Amino acid sequence: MSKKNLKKQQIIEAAIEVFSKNNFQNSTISQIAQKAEVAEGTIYQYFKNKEDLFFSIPVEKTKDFCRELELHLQGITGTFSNIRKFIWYYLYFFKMNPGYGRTLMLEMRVNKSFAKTKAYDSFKNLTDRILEIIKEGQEEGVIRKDVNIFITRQLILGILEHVVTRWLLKGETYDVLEHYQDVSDLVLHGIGLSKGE
Amino acid sequence: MSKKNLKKQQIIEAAIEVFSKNNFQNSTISQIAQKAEVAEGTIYQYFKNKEDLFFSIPVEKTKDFCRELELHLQGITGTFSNIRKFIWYYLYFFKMNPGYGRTLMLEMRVNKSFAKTKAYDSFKNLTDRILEIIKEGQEEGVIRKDVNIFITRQLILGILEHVVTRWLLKGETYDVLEHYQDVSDLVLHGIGLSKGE
DNA sequence: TATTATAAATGAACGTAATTCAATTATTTG
DNA sequence: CAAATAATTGAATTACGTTCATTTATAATA
Repeated sequence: MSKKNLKKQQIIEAAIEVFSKNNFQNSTISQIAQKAEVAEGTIYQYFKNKEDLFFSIPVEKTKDFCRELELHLQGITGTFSNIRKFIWYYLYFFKMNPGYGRTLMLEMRVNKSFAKTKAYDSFKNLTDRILEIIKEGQEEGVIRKDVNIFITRQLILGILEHVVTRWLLKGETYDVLEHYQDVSDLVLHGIGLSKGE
Repeated sequence: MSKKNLKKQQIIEAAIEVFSKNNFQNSTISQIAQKAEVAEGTIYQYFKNKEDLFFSIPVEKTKDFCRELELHLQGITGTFSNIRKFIWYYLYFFKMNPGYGRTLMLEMRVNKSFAKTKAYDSFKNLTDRILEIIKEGQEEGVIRKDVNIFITRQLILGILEHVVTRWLLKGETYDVLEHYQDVSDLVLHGIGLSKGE
């Protein structure tokens, strides 16, 4: 890594620490500068402003998220198994990275600027991937032809976001993976009486 | 209304206008004071701080939300019809109150302090109501006995929050009620092949 | 290596906005 | 009507993001 990028990385490391302890509002540039052992002005050489620095944080982590998901999906056949694995992995990743979760779920995801960030581009891979799985399922005939695949994706992402957000707001006091089976079952079969998988 | 509460109401009215035009961060006390025609210091007589004022805003609106939902559910029999109506009404309310939506969905719902507010207490009525509907459905036998009713609630609230949040982030450029049928169908039947309702 | 040119880093200074508080004005009470 | 109490005010304080003139480090050149 070049010398310039090294210092940039130094600042990001410090920002991660500060931003995931407090939130955006309560984190200060001077705290970050101190932790990174640079002057406050230096930060503005590398980032347009506080928000720009904030949005630079989850880029790498989100790439990891997608890369490792791909690995976990390898060798799994069958649409339902893939969806189950997707749900499991999604919850697992946040369980292992609660700081990332707090920043992404409680602050970035609800910010209008987020859609324009690099982290969002990475995150889009994730949502594209689940759409692909749904599409394949429909072609294979295990998913009804008359369901809207985009709404299906929203169902899956919706419950996952809700479950993770709730867990974070409750201070991560229980295991977010606890109900992964129930979540999968509901998504796959709905709440009505079913003839089984 | 007492004279004291009148002035408090005056401040809240002004705050609603200012906070739903800009967001929390970009709204200033001085803007609100000007609109309410009081001095900045007066605001601190009625509210602990900016956040406290912010959280006082959605209390009344949320009460309306619950009250009107109850009205819409009147005279509907059958669990599935009730769930459909709940979903329709939820989307409808945000369609009619986008300013409230932006404040509640994008700012309050992801704030740890929200759970301690009066608005949250009102909102809880809403989530209690859907749980009740689900419970009744299970007792009547139209909902599978083996589904977790709490996770079922999370499924419904999850997709609704996701749909509304997406719509708000996209600048309310389409009709959020557009896919209400698809959403209901998916929640009720899941994505797997089904023998029909 | 010495000199110059360019880039990076600094932190004091500035502007903005939340919050406080001593002084002022309005209202109630005896 | 005077004294006591409560409400209102806005200037002062404080805190923080951002800028910029100056200094320090690095690279280029001869």
